[in-house]
Amino acid sequence: MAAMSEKKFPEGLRVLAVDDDCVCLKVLEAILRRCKYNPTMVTDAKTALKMLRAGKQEFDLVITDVRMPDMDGFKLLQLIRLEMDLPVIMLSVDCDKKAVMKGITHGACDYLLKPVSTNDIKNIWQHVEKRKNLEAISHINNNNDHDYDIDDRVQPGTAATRTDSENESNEGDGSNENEESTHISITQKKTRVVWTIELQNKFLEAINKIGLDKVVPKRILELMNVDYLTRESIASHLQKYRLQLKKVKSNPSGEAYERRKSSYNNMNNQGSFMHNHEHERWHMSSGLLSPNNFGATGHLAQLANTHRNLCMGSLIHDGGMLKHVTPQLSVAGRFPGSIDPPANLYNNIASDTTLDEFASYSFCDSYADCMRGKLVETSKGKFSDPSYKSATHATLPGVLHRDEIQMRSHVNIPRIPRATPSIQMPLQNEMVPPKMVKGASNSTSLEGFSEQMASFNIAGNTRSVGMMLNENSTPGNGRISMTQAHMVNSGSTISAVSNLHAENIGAMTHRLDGGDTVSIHPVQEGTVDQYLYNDQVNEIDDISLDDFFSDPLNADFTIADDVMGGEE
DNA sequence: CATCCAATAT
DNA sequence: AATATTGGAT
Repeated sequence: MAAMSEKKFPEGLRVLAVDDDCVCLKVLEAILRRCKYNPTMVTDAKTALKMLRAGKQEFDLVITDVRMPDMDGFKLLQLIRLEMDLPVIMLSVDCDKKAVMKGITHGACDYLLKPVSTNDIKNIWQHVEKRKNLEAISHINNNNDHDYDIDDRVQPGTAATRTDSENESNEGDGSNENEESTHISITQKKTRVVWTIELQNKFLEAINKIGLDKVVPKRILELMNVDYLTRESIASHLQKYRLQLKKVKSNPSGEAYERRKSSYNNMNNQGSFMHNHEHERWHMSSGLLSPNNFGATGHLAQLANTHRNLCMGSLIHDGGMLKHVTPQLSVAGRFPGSIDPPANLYNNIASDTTLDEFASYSFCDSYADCMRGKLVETSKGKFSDPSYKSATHATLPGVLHRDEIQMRSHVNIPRIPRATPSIQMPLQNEMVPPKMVKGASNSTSLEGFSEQMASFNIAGNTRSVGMMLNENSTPGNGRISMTQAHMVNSGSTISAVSNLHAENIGAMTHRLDGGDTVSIHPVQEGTVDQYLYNDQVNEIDDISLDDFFSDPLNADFTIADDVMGGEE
């Protein structure tokens, strides 16, 4: 054991020690030096803070006494946590539970009791290492690049493990009976496995190879060959996967909102382009074309065997178009993957991609989505007002109100070309979602969107093809903003269904991550159940994007006669 | 508060 | 290994 630590011991770690008691400080310094650290001693917190802020000397670790005049250890800890990323160890004679708890809650990585022993100090380097490793882990979870020294990774719990037998600090201290150790370690939480796109793909691949009937966690683990995964985490994931399968199978054509709600699709799932036991009927993820549908290249993933899964967003809202208001859509969608989709994916779509590679099962149930997409499509890079970029919040001082943003976006809002006069889609209230601003919060908020639509006649003769495109993504916590997931309505509106009877149908609003808030809004008269007509809608066949982009209006959609009623 | 989801318990 | 429950999180 000693040999092990010897080998790994990082000599000369720069330690800043703070204590108003000079004697204690001297002792501490001696111990630190003996343990081959590189200590700097300071007698008050303010000076310490100054030094840290000045940044002339860099430190790896801070040890601070708790009780100090002027500024105490907790305050110092708080400020350090706030301003810099340094492990802080608290030092105190106070073994009171409250005090220790305070240390913990304030984010100390260790709480040592005075008098400190060599043994306590000997091991404090672990906190520096631990931090490094945590960074590495999160990096791994968020990165495609696996070139790390993963062997070095601290397994949960190990870092803080310490046996009582090696605790020398109790020597000659009989009064210490209530403490097993003067060393109270604050263990790091176990890092959760993030099922990234890559992981999920590997997972599905493994299932494919083994076969759904024979698959067991252990085998998956072997096949996946990802060192930091455990059999347990795979088992857990498999459990979820199976549950999901069950759901889908029991209700293969089930209410779309039910399916939409299902999180498995919504997960990092690349279901859309892997095999998919779950899509016996649908052939591809019935889930969102969430930004999750990026392949490893960051492009839209290639869908395997997907036919007829194009969904016409615009179909959903027949006459009596809802005035669709989605206030405070604060969480737009998840992008749990590690990959940053290309900033401008729109330009990266291979021209030979066929349209139905864009699953557009959801998102398009709001006509506004289509419109927004259209806007984005046409307005890319055309915002000339710089203030626009930083404006996300109406209430931020000095920032434009969102209405102003709308006014100032120098975009000509395109009209949807229409074939029949019965269709009217004014876009008065449509707006391009404000760009998100990097903030303290890790979720992107998108302030009150208001969408106002006009009605249009579903039995009309226009066409619409929607697809989802992505602009960019938010690395980090895995949420994306509305800005990034747009329904792009590239032209016209197809009314594949004629003579629909509008009946007690609701329209849906939902969080883009398919989260918890799917709801059915009662709508005035005259809406159509999209899902009733899914199959018909889905009869639309492949459309080459070449055609589409070159001449969206006249792109040729092949639609089964029975659907179109012979009328194309 | 409901729901999700990986971890953990059974 | 399969399934149920928990606990942290949104």
